[in-house]
Amino acid sequence: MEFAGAPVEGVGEGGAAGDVLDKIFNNIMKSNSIFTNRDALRNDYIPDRILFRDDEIAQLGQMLAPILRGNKPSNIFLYGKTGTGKTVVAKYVMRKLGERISQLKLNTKFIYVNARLASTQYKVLVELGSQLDISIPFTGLSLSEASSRIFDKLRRDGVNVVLIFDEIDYIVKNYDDNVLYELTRANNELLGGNFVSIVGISNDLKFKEYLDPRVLSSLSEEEIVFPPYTVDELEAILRDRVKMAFRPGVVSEAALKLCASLAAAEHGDARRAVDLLRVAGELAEREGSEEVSPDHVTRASKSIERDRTYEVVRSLPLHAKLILAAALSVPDETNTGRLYSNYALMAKRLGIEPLTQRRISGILSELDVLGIINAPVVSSGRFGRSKRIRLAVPRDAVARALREDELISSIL
DNA sequence: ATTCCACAGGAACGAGCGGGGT
DNA sequence: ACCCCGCTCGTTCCTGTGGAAT
Repeated sequence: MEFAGAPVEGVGEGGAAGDVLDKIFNNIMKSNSIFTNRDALRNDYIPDRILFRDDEIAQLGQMLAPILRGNKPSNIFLYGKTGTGKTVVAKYVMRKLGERISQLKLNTKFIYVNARLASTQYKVLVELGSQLDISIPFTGLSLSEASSRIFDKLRRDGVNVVLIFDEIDYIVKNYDDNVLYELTRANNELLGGNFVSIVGISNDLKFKEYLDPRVLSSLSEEEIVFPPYTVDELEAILRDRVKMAFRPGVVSEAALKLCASLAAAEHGDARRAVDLLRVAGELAEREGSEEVSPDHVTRASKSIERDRTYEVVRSLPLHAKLILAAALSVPDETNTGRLYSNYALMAKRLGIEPLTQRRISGILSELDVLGIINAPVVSSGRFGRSKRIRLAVPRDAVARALREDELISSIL
């Protein structure tokens, strides 16, 4: 995993395998590793000091402060594109507030749930339950049974809850807002004097449209919008992290600037900037280089994309892979109809019954969301409307992942 | 101004899985 | 033992539609 796709210097130059290993191990063991604290670059790292988000932190703190007096705070919504600091700010405030709460011995709990990981209504309840020490089997119960177990326990113990609901748009888009409705309703009907407050976090502003108006009005009593970081801000953030993570002087100014500008091009995504820095650092270290150069950053950028593509494609279900195999066999772009007949042919050649075109159309939309293909709907007037389909990632990375599948590799 | 292609994408439904509570 | 549950992945049937051609 660590070494996926990264050729090790010196392999295949006639040296014994032992030499290669020695070199790798020596690089790792060298006391003067270029890193001093690699964890500061992990994407779940929460620094003690968060730059350029003072206002947001203050606002959120203000909104949640009533907790300290045992009052119910408003439900809050945090909006902003990926990598604009929503999650860090929420977790940071949660940590600080948590310290006060335990000092004051209040019976209030913070719960953090990520809807991308708990991606169904039921899984959300299971996750909620597990953080509250309520056992809910991972399948079998009805939704109402599961939620009443939770609310019963909360009422019995007199616990207040602040639920931080990250990437909340995931459940709402795929299901409906039942769970949210239940949770917002909880205060009025299900809990005596206790409260459940929700801090919802979403990358997608349009997601409001999916919400039932009743849920929307009670869920979004307060809002904080997170603007994207500018290049200058990204640079400052990176400089801060570099100080924590690397030995002084290891990361060149040019490399840092390149990380910032690459991430700024992606709507000011700080997480991407930090990822880039980390992978570039690992690349440099693996090569025994004393410096992280712009070249390392460029290569890191490519390797991140390739690795991601490879992982995503590899874990796709069979028919999605077949579609990609069909897509690989055309040089540039196709549309749904042509790709479908191509796919159906390949499937039959493998002795697999092809799925319907309706289903394939759906899978194409899913692949579009995953970023593996680009599939906008275009109209060719008299010649109908269809998706214009082209690969959005390097062909060789797709091909490499597909060849891993025994069935599919037999037809290239 | 109409027509009409080649689909898009919603809705309803069902099989199959991995499990409940009583 | 019984009938229950949520969820995924698929089908069938369906109505809707941008814009070149007429």
